[in-house]
Amino acid sequence: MHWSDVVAQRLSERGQKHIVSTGITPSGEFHIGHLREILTGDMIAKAAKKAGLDVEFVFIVDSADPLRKVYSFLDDSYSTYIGHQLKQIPPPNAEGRPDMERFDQGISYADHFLEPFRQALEQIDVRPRFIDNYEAYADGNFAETARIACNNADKIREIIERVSSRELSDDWFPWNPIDSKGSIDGIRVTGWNDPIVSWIDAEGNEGTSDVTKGEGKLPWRIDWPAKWAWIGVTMEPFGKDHGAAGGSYDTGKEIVELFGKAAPVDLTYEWISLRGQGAMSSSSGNTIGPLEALSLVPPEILRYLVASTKPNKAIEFDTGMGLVNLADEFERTTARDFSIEMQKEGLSRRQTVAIEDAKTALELSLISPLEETSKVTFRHLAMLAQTKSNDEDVWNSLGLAGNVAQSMIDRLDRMRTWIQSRHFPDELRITILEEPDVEAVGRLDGENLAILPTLVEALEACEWDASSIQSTISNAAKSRDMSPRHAYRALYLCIMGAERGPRLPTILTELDQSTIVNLLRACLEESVEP
RNA sequence: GGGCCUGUAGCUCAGUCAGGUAGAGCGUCGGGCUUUUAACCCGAUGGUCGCGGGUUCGAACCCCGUCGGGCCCGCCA
Repeated sequence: MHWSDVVAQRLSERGQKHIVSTGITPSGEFHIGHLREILTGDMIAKAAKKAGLDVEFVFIVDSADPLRKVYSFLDDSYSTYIGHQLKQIPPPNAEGRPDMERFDQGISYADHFLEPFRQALEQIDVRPRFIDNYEAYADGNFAETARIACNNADKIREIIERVSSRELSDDWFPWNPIDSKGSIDGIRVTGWNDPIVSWIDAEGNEGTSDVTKGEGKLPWRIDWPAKWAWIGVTMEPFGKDHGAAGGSYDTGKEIVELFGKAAPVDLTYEWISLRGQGAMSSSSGNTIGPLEALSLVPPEILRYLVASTKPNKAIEFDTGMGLVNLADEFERTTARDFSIEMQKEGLSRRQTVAIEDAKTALELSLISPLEETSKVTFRHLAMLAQTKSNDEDVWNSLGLAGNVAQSMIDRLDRMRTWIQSRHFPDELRITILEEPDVEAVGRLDGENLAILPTLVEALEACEWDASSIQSTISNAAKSRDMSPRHAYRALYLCIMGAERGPRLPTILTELDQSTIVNLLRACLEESVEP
């Protein structure tokens, strides 16, 4: 059974109506690691729907969280905003400075980072109900839970200290009020008179905060279960940081009972890291953003990456050959006929499960109907995109002329972007030698050497277009009673230094005829001199 | 100190939750495709399942131990 179906089954054991929730703090650039959180939730919601459950998928934007520190991409002037809620501070401009102009237009720091992520979500066909946490506080959605928390401060303190074996300071209180300057840092609660918290801030100013009106926020370990309670969350996937023993899920599932609710079904997922570069980190700039990833690969591939990997498995995102292999695996999967595979006799349980999982992973990945996708592999398209500068030539080669689906046009655009990017693997890059590669020439065998002089002469004389070059090569081989592949091997070794390569004639037409002939001549000379 | 994940073919991994003759893709090698030669088709190659014990008729799988890799436990989501 696919992992999403396993979760759906757990949900159906609990009841008919469900809310699957995900959430992210917009404190900086979103990256593909965040995509795992929301795709995991999306896929569980889809599986629950398939199982006949009444399910809603929500995405909470934690815009009530404070700015923790001046991140590396921010200007030092942001230090005045530390402790201020992300919805209440200006977005950074290109230099990382506060952009007051946009802030005046109503765009906050949180909005600034959320917007590109929203666009990416649309592209990958994830359409949750968005909940802005800051607004939820302002609208009074946390009123009840906040009052319960404050009235049960001792119980909550006991839970957190026991479960997380952490000691809370004497003046700890389950509410972070906002001080006279808009910060929730360095402020101390001095009294509680339901529903009013009194406080004194770092500069000695005193004031009060109404917990039912969002004049502050609940600390994270209470904020989370409070969200479960007011939204009615019954399932939530979360990163392994929350899942550790004594972590916020462990304390949350006890705290939520004070609110009269049960903890949601949990699922801990592993991180996505970048191959060879370790964990993704916004501060070090070591990230791939969702939009950047989507500029390289179709959304289906990103969905497939998450769908085909069990959540507890760490993913190493590889923008080079790994991406090619992933994409080609996806293409092969789309071509499979699962119903025929399942009818095969003598399947072990293991094989049956593998087929079912592949089928489900594919279903969860597809955005448009299968008919619209093409069978062309990434490798093949990479070759075509490099050898044909004109899109029409690519469609002709694929036999799609005059009837090109939008998804194919997108794929070619992405491929061209990828080829020009730093991510494109050398292994797929087509290189033409400028002078003979001595080592490669040394690998020419007797038949290669025999055909080479004939080839050089024929190519020098032939018309320089794809079909002429092709027949010239074939005829040269036939004239000496040998298979064309000997001729091709000779050419690949001389022109590219490899025994095989992409289809030659089309590449040669993009190159200068005399340059190629001269290169071949030079190889010929190299080969006769021992 | 507490906890989680992980170790299976050259590479990426599935298989571990319900023990039953070790799997897939890629790679490599060979053949075919006698003009789509990084495509496609066929075949082959390839693993003491990290290590040591235990349970069992039978263990990659369950139990104990051990070694290696990654990670989480600061009001930080």
